Amino acid sequence: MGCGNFYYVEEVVGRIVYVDHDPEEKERMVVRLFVATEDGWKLLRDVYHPYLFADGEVPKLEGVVSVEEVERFLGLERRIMKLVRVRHPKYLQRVKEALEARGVLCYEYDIGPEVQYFLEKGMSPTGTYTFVVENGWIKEFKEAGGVELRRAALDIEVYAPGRSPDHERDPVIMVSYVDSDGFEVVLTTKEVDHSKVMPVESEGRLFQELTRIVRERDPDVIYTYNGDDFDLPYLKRRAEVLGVRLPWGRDGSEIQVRRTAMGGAVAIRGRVHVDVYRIAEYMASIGAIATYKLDLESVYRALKGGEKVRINRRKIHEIWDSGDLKLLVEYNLQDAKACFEIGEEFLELYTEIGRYTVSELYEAVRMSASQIVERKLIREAHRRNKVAPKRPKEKEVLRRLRETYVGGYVHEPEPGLYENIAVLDFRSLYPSIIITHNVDPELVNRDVCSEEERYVSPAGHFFCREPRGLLPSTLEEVLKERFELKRKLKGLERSSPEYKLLYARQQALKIIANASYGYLAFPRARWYSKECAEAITSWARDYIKLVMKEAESRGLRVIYGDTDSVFLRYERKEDVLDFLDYINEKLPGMMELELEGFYKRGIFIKRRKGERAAKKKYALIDERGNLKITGMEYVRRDWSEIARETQRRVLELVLGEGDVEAAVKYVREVVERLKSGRVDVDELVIYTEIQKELDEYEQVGPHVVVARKLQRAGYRVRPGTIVGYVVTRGTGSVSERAEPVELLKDGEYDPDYYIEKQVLPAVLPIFETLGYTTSDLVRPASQRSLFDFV
DNA sequence: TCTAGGCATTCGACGAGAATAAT
DNA sequence: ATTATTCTCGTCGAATGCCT
Repeated sequence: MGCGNFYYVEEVVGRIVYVDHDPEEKERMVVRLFVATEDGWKLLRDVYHPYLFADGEVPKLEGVVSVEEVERFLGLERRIMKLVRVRHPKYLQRVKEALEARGVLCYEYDIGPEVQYFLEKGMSPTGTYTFVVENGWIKEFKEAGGVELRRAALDIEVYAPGRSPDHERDPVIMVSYVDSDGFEVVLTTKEVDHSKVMPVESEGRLFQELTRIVRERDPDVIYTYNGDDFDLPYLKRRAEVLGVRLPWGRDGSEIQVRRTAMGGAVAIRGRVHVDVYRIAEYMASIGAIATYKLDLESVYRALKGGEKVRINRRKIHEIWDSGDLKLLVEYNLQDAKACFEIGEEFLELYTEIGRYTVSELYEAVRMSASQIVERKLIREAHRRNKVAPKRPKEKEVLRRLRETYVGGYVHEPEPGLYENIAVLDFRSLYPSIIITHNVDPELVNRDVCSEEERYVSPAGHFFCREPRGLLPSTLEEVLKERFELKRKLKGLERSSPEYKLLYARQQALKIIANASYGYLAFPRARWYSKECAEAITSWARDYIKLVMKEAESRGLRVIYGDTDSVFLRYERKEDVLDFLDYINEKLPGMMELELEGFYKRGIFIKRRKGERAAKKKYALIDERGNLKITGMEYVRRDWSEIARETQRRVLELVLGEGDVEAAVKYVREVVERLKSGRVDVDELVIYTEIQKELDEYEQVGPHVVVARKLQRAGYRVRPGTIVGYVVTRGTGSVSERAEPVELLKDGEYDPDYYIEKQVLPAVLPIFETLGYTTSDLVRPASQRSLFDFV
């Protein structure tokens, strides 16, 4: 160590955790990298000149440090542009405005100065590098590995009797903190006999102790569950009320409550705040977590299968006042641990998403699907000497919003029960079409080749075979890399670190590939093209119809199909496998049909109205007896548990045992149980999301009435809030009789509503599909019953 | 402000016509 | 007997949440 010297050069092996530019530096951009090291962390600095591209002459302007002539592609056009660099990011907007006022179009001024830094350095914002550092300034870097992040999770409890917590009056009574070194503590303002509890004499002390722990334990990553929207903003506001500070940042700064496009986000300088709820939300939306309830319990159960201590969140104040405090401590601690475990499940995935999309971990966990695709495309454009197109202006967004086009083809099934069903689907259908037909926003309908060298879509739009477009070439690399990774995974031990890394990597690539089609039709996209989206779906409809036609002509009856799948009735499995070989031989390029599975039996139910079968509603059972229910009430959260559970049981009996009698009997029992009033309200709650501001509703449905009641009672209801209600007895509309669970008095439900509008609508279409009529089921027991028919 | 379109379903809003009440 | 009000029924569209 050159401690005595003026200069000192060192090598730092560090994993990038947090990036910004020094807020103290007003006239130059000093990039700050907070990197985690083997035994702590370091702050590294680098001077950078952010840039924009100008398509024209550039006069002398304040803040500009250099103007360089460069060759770039704008779409297909080769252009000589000016690469304009500025001293500090604050000049980017000013220079852009000054130039555009002179009629010079500018590009890439809004992709973020830190993103530009990483793009130009070829560095990943989530990567690990060996940095050669001179007095804290980065001189060189090269790829490295092996640095573990220190992770922690925390969860708070607030005393808020019968209302949403109000930071002016409701104190924080408990906080759990756990970390990757096995440290666990529960801070609370009451004495509790529990090994992990550290009692503190006041709420103010609790905040100070928590701050001390964060600073001493010094985690790189802090997981919370909904910390963006609740825990951390609440801690901050509450700390202000109490007059204490929360200097959790590694530069001594307070936690930062930021406004973003998607509501609030909370940053802690030098660390990564990972709001695990955001991850859960995203993973649920792409089907990677099988739950629609996004509370910590449900997500934990769906992911880990484990149960935790359960208490009613609304009753926390009661337990605090006069209940089992040990239970509350255990609950709070388990929440923090569950949050930690869920976060751990996805940390590597987001590190990889960050790598592919030039995003820090903090950003990566908060990015929408469109942002993920766009960042990936910006990166690939940069690699190909292409300039990213501008973002659309508001007026253009509105115009795009009005453009519509036709989507996937859905084959109407014949209602009924089927045996021996094979489900086949296209592997990554839309991405495959993009690659196979060179579908690209910059190429669509561009006359740069002879007519013979074009792919013409059924919708009429065409794409030249050459040159390869940005989107198709990017996606081709993405899919090829993914297949390669999946191949490597087969030879690895599932529990090995390498397996986990490669698995996360292929998952990240899958997410990027799957989001690419939707991005094209997203009105705010830089690479927007409704024509491309339309061409893709038109090809997709042709391909799936071709598969159906070919299957039929080879004696495999088509039962159903949706967008990229076909359901075939088969006699022998080999026939299906032979068909797969045959069709894949015919399919061009990357297109490939795969076997999803064989099913023993399946039911396609009638619609509530009319004789025809519903689309997107069916149930299958495989050879091992696993029931797969799709689109039916069972999978919908806006149906009560009693209706959903009854439907599941009926399907199980019908498909699994083939026992319709037992199913009818079961429904009768449920109806009787409802009539007797013995049903627990938990089974009756209907959950509905409030999707807009309460005063914006044209139609005031039950969930809106319930939301208003909650609001009057002191609960916070915003777009995104999920309200739960029970329909009670009485007169008037359903809305008038709907009571929020929070305000419900015991036993006051309307059995008739639950029988006629919940349980029976969920099961009658099943029986009707099997040939029974409604009256067979609902007529009184004294008359002839369903059994007489069987 | 959260990639796309396709689909089933429920419930409230609303209007027409019937039933009932008021004059 | 006429008119005003309430009730009933059917249609339509808003709203939600699913599927791929």
